[in-house]
Amino acid sequence: MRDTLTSNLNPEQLQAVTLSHESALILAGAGSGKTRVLTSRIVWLLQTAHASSQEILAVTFTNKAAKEMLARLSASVPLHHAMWVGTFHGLCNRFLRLHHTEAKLPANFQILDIGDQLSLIKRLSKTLKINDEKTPPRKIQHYINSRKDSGLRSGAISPSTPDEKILLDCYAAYEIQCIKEGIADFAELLLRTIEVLKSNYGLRTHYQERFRYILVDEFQDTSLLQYEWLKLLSGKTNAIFAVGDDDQSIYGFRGANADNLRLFEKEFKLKHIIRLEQNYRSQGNILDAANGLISYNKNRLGKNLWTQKGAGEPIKLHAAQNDIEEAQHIVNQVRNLKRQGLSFSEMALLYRANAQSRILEHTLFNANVPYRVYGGLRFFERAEIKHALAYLRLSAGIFDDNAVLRVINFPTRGIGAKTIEMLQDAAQIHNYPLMEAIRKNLVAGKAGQALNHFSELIDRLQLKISGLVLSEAIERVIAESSLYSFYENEREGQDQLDNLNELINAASLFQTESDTPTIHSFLAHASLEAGDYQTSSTHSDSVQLMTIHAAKGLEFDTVFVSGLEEGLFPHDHSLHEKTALEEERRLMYVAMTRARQRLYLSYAQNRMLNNQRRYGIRSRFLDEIPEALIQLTSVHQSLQHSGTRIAESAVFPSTNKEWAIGQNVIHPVFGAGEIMNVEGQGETTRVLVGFKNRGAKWLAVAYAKLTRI
DNA sequence: ATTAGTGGTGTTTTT
DNA sequence: CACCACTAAT
Repeated sequence: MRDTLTSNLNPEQLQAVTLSHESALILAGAGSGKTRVLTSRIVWLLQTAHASSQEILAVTFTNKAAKEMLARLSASVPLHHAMWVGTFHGLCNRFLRLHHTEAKLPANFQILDIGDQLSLIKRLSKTLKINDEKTPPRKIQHYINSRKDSGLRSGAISPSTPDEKILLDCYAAYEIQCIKEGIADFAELLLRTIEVLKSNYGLRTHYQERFRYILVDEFQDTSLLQYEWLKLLSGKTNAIFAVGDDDQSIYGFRGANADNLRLFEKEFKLKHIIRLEQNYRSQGNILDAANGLISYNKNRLGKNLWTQKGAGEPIKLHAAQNDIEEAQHIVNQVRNLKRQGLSFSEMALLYRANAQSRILEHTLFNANVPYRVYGGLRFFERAEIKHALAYLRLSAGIFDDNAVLRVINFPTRGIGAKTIEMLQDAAQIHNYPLMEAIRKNLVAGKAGQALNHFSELIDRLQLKISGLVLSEAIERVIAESSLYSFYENEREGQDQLDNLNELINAASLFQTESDTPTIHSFLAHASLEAGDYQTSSTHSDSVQLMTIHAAKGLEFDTVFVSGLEEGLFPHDHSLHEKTALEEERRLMYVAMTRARQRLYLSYAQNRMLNNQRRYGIRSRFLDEIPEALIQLTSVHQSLQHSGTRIAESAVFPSTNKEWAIGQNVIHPVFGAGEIMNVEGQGETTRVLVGFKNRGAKWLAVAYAKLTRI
């Protein structure tokens, strides 16, 4: 049994997996089998009886990683609920639900997501009469979150400027409101857990005695607070097995601190730092390119990946004239590869910012290529979903102000801004939650009647769903609240209807998978895993589109990275600070190391951004990749498969109406070629065509009989 | 008092 | 281009 577990590990991996009860740092490069080591370690601990399920705590950074770990574990060992596996936030949530009394939280406290948080802050800002020109709610939100992420309550801060005084006052009011409504934001989950552990000796000792083996994935992405949480749980004697890669630290903007790696080494007096440097993922060229790039970073622990694989294909670089051509070129390549027998799902289109997905989507759509976009608008953050969940909360007897305000006049029922304002004033005087103010008839006259209708609706809903299981309850709520019919009558409401149906699906899935399929835990689940459900464009084989941040931890045969321009990647906001620039470079490193076989890079000389055309120069990162590894996309390359290309052009009709760079053409005399440059307009358009066998020629489109293929 | 329509404004990355 | 705040129409 032990043999099958450890036989496929290389010496370093084996050493890491079979460490005795001690803290250790595993510096695991991209593609070095990090997840495998982590899961093998857990399996090894269990199978060799070093640890029982309940003594293990494994924490990951994303839900995706947690799920993957659980999936891999369940293949080798029976999964036990006593084993704590999840994200920092997820595990803190679990802790706080178990110990809500000690944490001074209501048993069913709500989790506030970014949107809810912002609207709460907006409301507070209004009542505090804060000038939102000078102090925009977003700024307040950022202030609050960054303080909380560093463990600071409002009471612990003394403002250094009058401006900060305003922010701080708002923070204090925000804290009071959260307590009053029994809600917790993301940072609160962590902060509150730490405070409870610190102040409650009994609980602290209990968990310290329990979790003898603590395993941490993506350690470089932990914040100071998360590190403190780990230290609290580990006590003096427990072993922390931390896996990380300083070169892949890309969440600095959110408080992640790769210095935790060094801190951990020092504070835990580590005997073992194990480097996993053999890469099992990428071809040599890709790896060399990534190594070359990352070597420009000064602040590194040092590590050099190597592979036994061959060099593979060179890295392809395409210089497009503009964003449209760039997208067109990428899609052309995608179709090319598909014709060579590769599946769409093994191709990923990565970009720096979500806004870049639009043009790629557009081009893919026109070319009939199935695709799937990850991230962007998260499923549970869509308005219609939030409406439905707000109704669900109210129907379940959770009357937080956010939920009330979200649906009190949606669909419209004659409750306008004025009525709401009166209601809020009345509620404030008596220090009531909004729903209670409605129930107590604090608003007189016509407005009060409208409010009564609303509260009757909620009563009705509450009655209708009692005794129903989760998914039925949601279905009922969506129907009875007339959300469904509202979107049915909307001209453009089909997407919203699909999403609502998807929500019902998500609920029934949750019902079968969770061991507490209650409304309350579903709501918590929805806040914590906002990104995991996507509206299913359930084409099984589709091109994957996502930001580089979202791609971390994933791998694909073919990776396209577009928008490699100064100002976009590296992004404007990070050009001035050296640490920020290094983080951008690590981001590029992450992007490149996602690729197994083929890596395509591209940039555009100009692109539409912020509704204006921006002229960028190629990213410095391109110059940091060893030149010999890069191949400018040449005619020869893109025409390798021109034979099949013509045959299939009927299946994939070209939608390119213009003569664009990257367009493949056929000339009756010169044969097949690719357009490399375009000049002039209309009748006078001239194109530079690179022919497969005849070199490049300028041709006037009015005379040359070019056929687009 | 509500709503629909208009014009101005601003966008990195996310548990 | 999408979201917000403000304004004019109902």
